[in-house]
Amino acid sequence: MPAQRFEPHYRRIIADIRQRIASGEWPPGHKLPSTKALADLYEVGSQSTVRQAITILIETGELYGHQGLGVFVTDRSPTT
Amino acid sequence: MPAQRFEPHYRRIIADIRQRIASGEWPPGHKLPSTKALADLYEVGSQSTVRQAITILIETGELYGHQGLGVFVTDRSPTT
DNA sequence: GACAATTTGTCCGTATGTATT
DNA sequence: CAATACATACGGACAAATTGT
Repeated sequence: MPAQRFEPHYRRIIADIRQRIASGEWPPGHKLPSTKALADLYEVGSQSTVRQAITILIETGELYGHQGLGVFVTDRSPTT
Repeated sequence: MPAQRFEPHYRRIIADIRQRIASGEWPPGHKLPSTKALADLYEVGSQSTVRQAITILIETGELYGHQGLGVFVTDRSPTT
């Protein structure tokens, strides 16, 4: 039996962002902190790690990004 | 009118893998070529780029990876 | 228009760890 | 132990888009 794997940083960032969205702290349309600020917030040494989390959340449609502007929470109806 | 954006490499890799799965070329359970071989196949200079595509496809559940073994096409449950 | 600052977007290279054979 | 291959993290280099001066 393998021991419980630790969540990698990027997955924990994904989970945290999802929770902030779900809790309403970051409502639809909210602009997330900059990649640099998020790297600081999550205490990861590189923006690349944050980027990976954001790229996945953009891919799944939960966030969307605009170059030069920021990354935002997708505006979607809470149909679920 | 902005010109048509070029797809970044990782998105084209995602699209290609999805198409191979959809076409049946890579059926459920099929083992994908190694990351290194895929980097060669798609002519990207680094395995990191391939990895990003694969990570996203794993995150979306279309692929799954086993360390030391390979990356495989997800076996869809025929529940629907 | 030009320029700089900020921020997102992509790609590359490397290092290290983990799992299988 | 060694070879192979996946998994994660980091850091740097540019490009592209926006905003402000």
